[in-house]
Amino acid sequence: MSVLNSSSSRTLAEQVFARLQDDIVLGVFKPGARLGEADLAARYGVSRGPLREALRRLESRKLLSREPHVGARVAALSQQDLIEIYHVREALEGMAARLAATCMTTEEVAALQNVLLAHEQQQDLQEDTAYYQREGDLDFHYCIIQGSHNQSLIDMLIGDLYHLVRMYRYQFSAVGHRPRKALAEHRAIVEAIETGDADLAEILMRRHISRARENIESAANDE
Amino acid sequence: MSVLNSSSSRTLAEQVFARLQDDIVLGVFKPGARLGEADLAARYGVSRGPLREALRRLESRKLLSREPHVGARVAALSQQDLIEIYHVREALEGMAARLAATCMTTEEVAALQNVLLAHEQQQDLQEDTAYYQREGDLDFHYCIIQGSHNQSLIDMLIGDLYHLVRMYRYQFSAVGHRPRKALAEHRAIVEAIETGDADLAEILMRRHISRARENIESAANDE
DNA sequence: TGCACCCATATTGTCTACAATATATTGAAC
DNA sequence: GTTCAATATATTGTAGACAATATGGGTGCA
Repeated sequence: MSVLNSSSSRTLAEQVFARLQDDIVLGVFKPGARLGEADLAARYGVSRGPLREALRRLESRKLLSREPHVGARVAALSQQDLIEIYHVREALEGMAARLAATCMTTEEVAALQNVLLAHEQQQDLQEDTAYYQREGDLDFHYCIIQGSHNQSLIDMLIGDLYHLVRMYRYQFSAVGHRPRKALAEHRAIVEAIETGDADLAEILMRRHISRARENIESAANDE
Repeated sequence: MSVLNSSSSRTLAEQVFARLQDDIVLGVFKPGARLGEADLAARYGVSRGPLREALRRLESRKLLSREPHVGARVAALSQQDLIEIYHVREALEGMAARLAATCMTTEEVAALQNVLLAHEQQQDLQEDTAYYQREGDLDFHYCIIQGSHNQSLIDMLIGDLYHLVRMYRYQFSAVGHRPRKALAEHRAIVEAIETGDADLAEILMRRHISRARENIESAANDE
């Protein structure tokens, strides 16, 4: 599992936050579904206090929306919302690749290459494709983001956007319609990073994400 | 006032959130200062419930940090933190300028030009420089961000980073050490946007913010 | 004198109860 | 039969009390 999820956190609020986030991302609660505080509190065996804290945190991550005196609903992402997010990702991950090309340690570069290698082998085997395209692709981006060594950037991408993208992938069962091309782009990005070519790394990462966005846009136009 | 601050929001939590945010940004509470829940609750005349909700929201905005069973402290930004934030701003506002060049309405462009005009006149008068350089510069960026018509981008920049930058400016009494150059850069950006030149708008905005960051970096090296 | 451990205190985390608001239902009037 | 309004219900917002944990001071020992 690439995402940490220590089930016995220090406070109840944190545990409920982690569990509810998983339930939302994995689709246990459908998009737009109403999230009553009493029901959720009973479900997770806690009082409404910690639960409300979890709701507030998930709201700031855009995984759900709340309205005063009305309640919370699971976020229902439209294609348009997703396109907006990909514009943000293009900007932020482009910068992450730029910084990674300069700041990444040799150990981090090695780890990144291992991720890429595992992904390529998986590609050959062609089995369990859905899972690995889902999480494997995210692991690749995860490594580069961490490699930026910029905590604000890391928090924004991994703390917020990452989970939104995960939720989308599960909700729409989208696994990327161009796995082979994406993999080639990944390799080119890694090469630019290990060369230390910051400009190229940024350009390639932006192009990579931009193409994924165009993919979504064309899919939206089909309907 | 460029920032909305409806003092009579619907819930107490929102009111406390707005008031506490102002107190932190404006420096009523010093960086690193401890924020006891009981004290704050008494100060704002509410119970600990709404107060904790406000604390949680401010934590997600990075205006304060919390530790379980220990409490909350006002965020103490280091120069390094600020440099990181400027890298994020460079990426996001560059993208905002790109999108604004394509999406901005004629009304929005006119409003942007008015902001610039007011700023230039203010520059000539040379009075109350601190205030206008603080808020005026932010208004300029504010307009362009809004002009991107990308809600995710707007939320990230205005909802989160905007307030961090404001806090920094008040805490360090920093007003930009190159007002005349910055103004020229602003004009060039506006011209690119009204021309609809997305590539140029992004490049100029990134360069503009990058220079501000270099300013900070050199200031950090002086000490 | 310095360090380690223990206990007292204060603060945060959590729970329960109550108040305020929005929604759903029911009834009456047109 | 439809629409509007008033009321009833359910849900969220808020407050206060209790439990759990961290910090600071004091004491005992090396």
